Order: sequence, then structure tokens, then C-alpha cells
Amino acid sequence: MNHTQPLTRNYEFKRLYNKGKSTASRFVAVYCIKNYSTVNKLGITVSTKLGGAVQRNRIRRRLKEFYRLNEHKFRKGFSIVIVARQGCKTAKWDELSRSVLHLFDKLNLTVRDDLKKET
RNA sequence: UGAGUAAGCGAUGCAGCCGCGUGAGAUGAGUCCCAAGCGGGACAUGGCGAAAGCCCUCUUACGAGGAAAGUCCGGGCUCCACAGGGCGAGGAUAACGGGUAACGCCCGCCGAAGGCGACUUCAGGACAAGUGCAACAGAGAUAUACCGCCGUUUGCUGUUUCAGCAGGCGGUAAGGGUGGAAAGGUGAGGUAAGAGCUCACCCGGAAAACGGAGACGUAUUUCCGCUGUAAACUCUAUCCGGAGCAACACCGCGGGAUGUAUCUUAUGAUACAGGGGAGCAUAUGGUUUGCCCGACCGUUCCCCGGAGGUGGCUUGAGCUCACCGGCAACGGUGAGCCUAGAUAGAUGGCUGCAAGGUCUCAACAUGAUUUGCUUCGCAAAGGAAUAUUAAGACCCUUACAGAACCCGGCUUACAAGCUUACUCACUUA
RNA sequence: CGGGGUGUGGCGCAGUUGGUAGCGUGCGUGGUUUGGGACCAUGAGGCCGUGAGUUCGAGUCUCACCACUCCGA
Repeated sequence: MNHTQPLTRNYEFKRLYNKGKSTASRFVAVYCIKNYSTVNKLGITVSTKLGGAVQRNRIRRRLKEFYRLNEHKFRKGFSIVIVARQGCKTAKWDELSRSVLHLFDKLNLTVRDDLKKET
């Protein structure tokens, strides 16, 4: 997590929910917005509806691990919030990571080879 | 073998790759000097941030639970002036003795209730201080005379006594449906009829005596016969100051008005309004849980903020073992050990193997059940259920569940499996 | 961390010294109307969040638990 800070403040979350771009799948919803700095800010939200503390902690850890493993693919300078949904509880790792990666792709957050060539 | 009772154990393991937090240690880009070298010294220094401060690299050690949960009690710790006085109000607990820092907890014991028993459960003081409540039913609910029984009397009828019917007055709690409860129970005497009115036995209560550390138990004497309810008010005894780690301490950090000073023609700009000591006045706000007295703190006014950092933060009523005391809870002595400390929240993610569980199918064994023959049996069908073996599929990798200042308890949740002691029933020896 | 409230027919709510649980609306049936609405009559629908306890008797009192919700720091 070299280029990422945690997103802590409540108003930052609110700004993302109101003004950020978003997509969603069965597993998670993703919000993002430019923050004009050199690092990314990541927040993960798991609501109480998804289970007890153990369940929620596990979901949060898996999403964090997904972000860590794929960090090198992402562009910098964004605030991102990942909101876990009901499907996340029983998702397999492959399914989950492929789906979330696709969402990040849709939001134009990933670094593409052709873009690199242009710049 | 079956059915139980009580107490406990247990909480997947190993390997690989990639990561996280804390502690300890090491290290640093560059230049110069000393030195053979190891290394040492000086200057200087990366990232985030306003600052305080934190981080970045490598090595190594350690890294959730029995309930970490619920937040129901009790304490430690911190602050409120280390607890001011008076009045009032409120809360908690409730047999007895012990344990404990303390408790509403634990142990032992007494009593009551339940169970054949092992054993379990109990907010278990006082209704015999006072007040309240007891629907419906019932004659009557804390005192009662509706029916009945008895005595006496009036009238009427038959009429010698006397009997019957209707009514009045008085006595009675033996009998009578109801009710959770009808006011001690049974028998005898007694009486007009009856009645603890008297007696015997039993039941219950109060006081005395004996035993016991005590709750209490025992039988004797005297007195009494009094409904239930205090998780109704109340009374009795004992205890209780408040708030909580977002406590608290330190470091760092605003704006406007107004006043003063300086600059300026003016508008305006900048700086300060900070600290310590003494005194006066009385106003206001706050703390002291309600009121009064007393005490203390703050004050030029308003707004915003108190969203940052560090400490508090883990050595403690600590853990393990041995011995001693005690029925036990527990205590004492000695030896050894150090065992999470996050802050949007570390203790993980993925993969493989083994183990375990659930389901499906197959084989073999036992064989509930059904049918036939005609009878203490045999044959056939059948495939419930159980056990074993093999294969396959599935599993949030396992139940319940995630430290958030720390301890002692309580309550609640908990898959599969296992252990020990005891009780009852059946069978065999 | 601390404190409070609520849970009763399908929905919204009453129910206090403990004594046979109700109202509005919705639903069913019948009437009224040419028909519908409105109106009238009538009926069904409740283990009072769950489990224990106190009491003769609990929606009510006590305790534990569950769910929802609000407030303060």
C-alpha cells in the first residue's frame, strides 16, 4: 500500500456518495472522485446488515487484500470507497477479484497499456 | 445395556507464496577529516504535516477468547477542593456462618419446594405495628345470620294436651352449593340448640429451657388459634458522593467586534489583550445531583473549534509448579516465568495436503415389517434403521464468535467428539 | 461509554390502584341504489415480542433475553 492512505473522515465519505462516480455489481459498489494529490485514498464500508463483527472484519480484510494485490494496476490521485454488498459474504476469491477489477476498469481507474504508449 | 444427574476437556493441524501491528537491535543519500582495515568524528539530511510529532530500509521475537459478546453488578485508575454542615429525597441488598480488595459473586450449612434416587431450584426479613387490595361466584371475604337448628311470643286452622302454617324477638356457627382462601383438624363431654365452651391427641404461632458459632432443631411448661398479598404502600437492618480512558495530563492550533499602542491625512494595516502577587466591591455564570448555609473557580464581549500529536497502555488483587492449613470457597510459604496493545482499528489473504462433518451411491453384516406353510418353527419377499469398508460431491476450513483502559464475577451463545464420578431400572455371573 | 423509549387484529393506535382485551381503518356477508360510492346491520381475525417467576389470577408487577428506535459525551 505504498501509494494509498486510509480515508477516515465522515465528510469525505459523504462527498463521495453525493458527487463521486459509481458502479456496482452483485458483490460491491465502488465510488470514486479525483482528489488532486499524488496518492490514492481508500475507504471500505461494510454495514451491520452483513453480519457480526467477525463476518464484517473478514469481508473488509478480503477487499483490502484485493486492493493491495492489484494496486500497481491503478492510477493515482483518486479517492475510492468500496461498499460491500450481500453477495460478498459467500463470494469466491476468483469471482470477487475478477468482478471488482471489472468495476475499477469501468470507472477508468486502471492503467492501460495503450494509454501508456500515448503518453 | 438403557435412562439420567453432576463436573470437566475441547475449540483443526502442517507446508508454501504474498502481507499487517508492536517491541528490541541494526542501518541510511552526500561531502570532508582520522585510520592499512574494521570503524570513529564533523557538516548535513528523504517523505507527510501549520506545528507538535510520526513515517520510510533490514534482521529478529511476539501477536485474540472461553466466552474477547451482552454491558447486569463489584473494584482499581483519573478528575471533580480527597469528599463541608443541616433538612429532604432516592437507589440497592435481604435466613445463617465463612471467603474476598469488593460484590447482588463464591463455598459451607439451615429451612421450604420438586424428584424413586444421584441431585436440582428458591428476591428465603417483617402482614402477630399501621394502611391498601382480594374481580366473578357465594348467605357471608374479616367479618356475615340467607336457608337451617333451638328458645320464646303473636295471629290463624284443627283442637284436651298438642300439632301445623304465617310473622316478630333472641340464641347459634354443628349442616348447606361457591371460592385460591369460610378462621384450626379428629373424637368425647357439654347444651334448649350449639360453640376451644371444656378435655384428649394432632397441627400452627409467641415466650422461656436445652443443644449448636449461628440460622435452626428438640421435647417439656405457660399463653394463643391471628386468611392471603410486601416482585402493594410501608417498617426493620446494612450499604451507597458524582462522572467516566471520548476520563485525565502534556504539546500544538483560530476568527470577528471592542480597547490600547505604532504607522497612516483618513479608510486601513500591524502588534498586544500574556504571566505572577495583593486588595475592594458586589453582579453574573459554573461546581458541590434537590433546598438552605458555607466553600471554590471563571469573567471585555460574541462566534467557531476542541476533527491534530504524545502519554495514559499494559508487571498485574498476574501466570505456572510444589508443599502446608482448611470439608470447601480460599489463604500462606518457596521456586520459576513475562505472555497482544490496535486507533476507520494489527493478529490476515490465497493455494496444497491431512483430519473432521453433511449428503449421495455401491458392497457386506445384523435385521424392524409383510406374506405363505400350519405352528414354540420354516421358507420367501422386503429393505426401515444401525455399524464397517470403498468412491464421489459439498464445506464463508469449520460451532458460538473479534481485544478497544484494566481486573473479579454474573448472564447469554456454542457443531462434532471425548473424559470422570454418582443414581435408578433390567440382564448375566 | 452512558442513558431513555417502543413491541397489542393486515395497518395505525387505546388499555393503571392486577380481575373475561378494545377503537379507527382495512377484510367478508347482507341491506340500501338501475349500478358504484357514501350509509346501515352483522361477522371473522389476538398464545398482547420470547422465556421464567410472584400471585387464586399477569397485557399490566419482577427478572433475563430478542428486535427496533432515540438522546448525550
